[in-house]
Amino acid sequence: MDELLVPQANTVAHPPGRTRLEAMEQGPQGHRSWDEELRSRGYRVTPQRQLVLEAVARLNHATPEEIAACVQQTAKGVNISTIYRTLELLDSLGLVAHTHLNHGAPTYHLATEAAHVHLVCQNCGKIDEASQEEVAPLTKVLDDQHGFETNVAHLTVFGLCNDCRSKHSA
Amino acid sequence: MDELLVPQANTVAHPPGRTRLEAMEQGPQGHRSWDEELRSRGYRVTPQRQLVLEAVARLNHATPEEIAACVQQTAKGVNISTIYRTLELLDSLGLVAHTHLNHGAPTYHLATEAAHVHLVCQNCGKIDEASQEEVAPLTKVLDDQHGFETNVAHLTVFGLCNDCRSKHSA
DNA sequence: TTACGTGCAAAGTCTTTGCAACCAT
DNA sequence: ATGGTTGCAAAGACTTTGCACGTAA
Repeated sequence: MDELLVPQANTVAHPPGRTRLEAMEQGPQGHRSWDEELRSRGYRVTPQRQLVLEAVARLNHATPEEIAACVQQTAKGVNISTIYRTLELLDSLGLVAHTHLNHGAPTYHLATEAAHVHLVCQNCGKIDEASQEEVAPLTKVLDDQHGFETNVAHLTVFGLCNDCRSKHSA
Repeated sequence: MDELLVPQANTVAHPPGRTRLEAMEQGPQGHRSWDEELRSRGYRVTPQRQLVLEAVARLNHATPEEIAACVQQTAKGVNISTIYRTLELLDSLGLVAHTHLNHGAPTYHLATEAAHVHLVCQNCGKIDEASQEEVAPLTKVLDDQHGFETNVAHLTVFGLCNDCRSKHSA
């Protein structure tokens, strides 16, 4: 892995300040840190995987390409196919989650974040979030009327954000 | 258009029985039929466009490829790029609408259908629908709390359908 | 040491575009 | 007739895969 321009230790040095990733050290799946989660399932902990996880944590709602760009700022040799493979792995492990927004490119975010709903503005593309509680009335209706169990984490609502709404009426 | 195996008249003959498309004859945009809608905006009425519209009406929630397969059963010479171009046109005219379901492939349906929400089962892929009224509580909350104007027609909810839910607990 | 993970390049899938021929009006 | 439409083929965007080398454990 000659191309990696980061320290060759088990874990890459963190930038100063507390990152979202560090906040994960206590782990999402109960209380395992992300690297223990990998190792305990027989996967290896690599700088690439850490960098991808950090990028997901830092960018929030980023596409694979955006994540690649972010990772490559630190380690420019990381290949895009590694990004895809890593995202798939982290997703299957429940460390990250993804949703399909507008275009078709999925966006990834940390699974530790509270389940939330994405509000995508179809005019400016801005992404807002709503809490799980706010959509409780919806999930209840769907349960009662259709016996449907909503996956809140995957819920995306399209429409017009506050700003674009005002401009529109103007 | 040698490849078209359908009558070369302005409109392709309808199969016996009342189709969803025929029900559109009175038109969605007030009271124009779909072909008047096209002509009045300077677009031409072609057999391809009719076939695509019929396929969308018949399949409901079909991907471009599925629509192409359906169209090609009748007229095997219709090219996939024509399908894409036609869907884009019909979409921009408000004759059809699309939503992004699971994978990323958009699915199309007639815009005449009452605005509805798609309930996608992440286990079996089944697509159910909920009415606009059922999601009113959600849109109200998003409006009140975020000033967000929900586009109900584009709303898709992922989760587990009634059947898969039962099987899961078993 | 062992076999998992990565970089690289090539192939795949889905969609778009340029262009000449064609046809709806 | 005449300009919007289509089929075809090639190009694009995004993602996946095969393989040999490198590396975490």
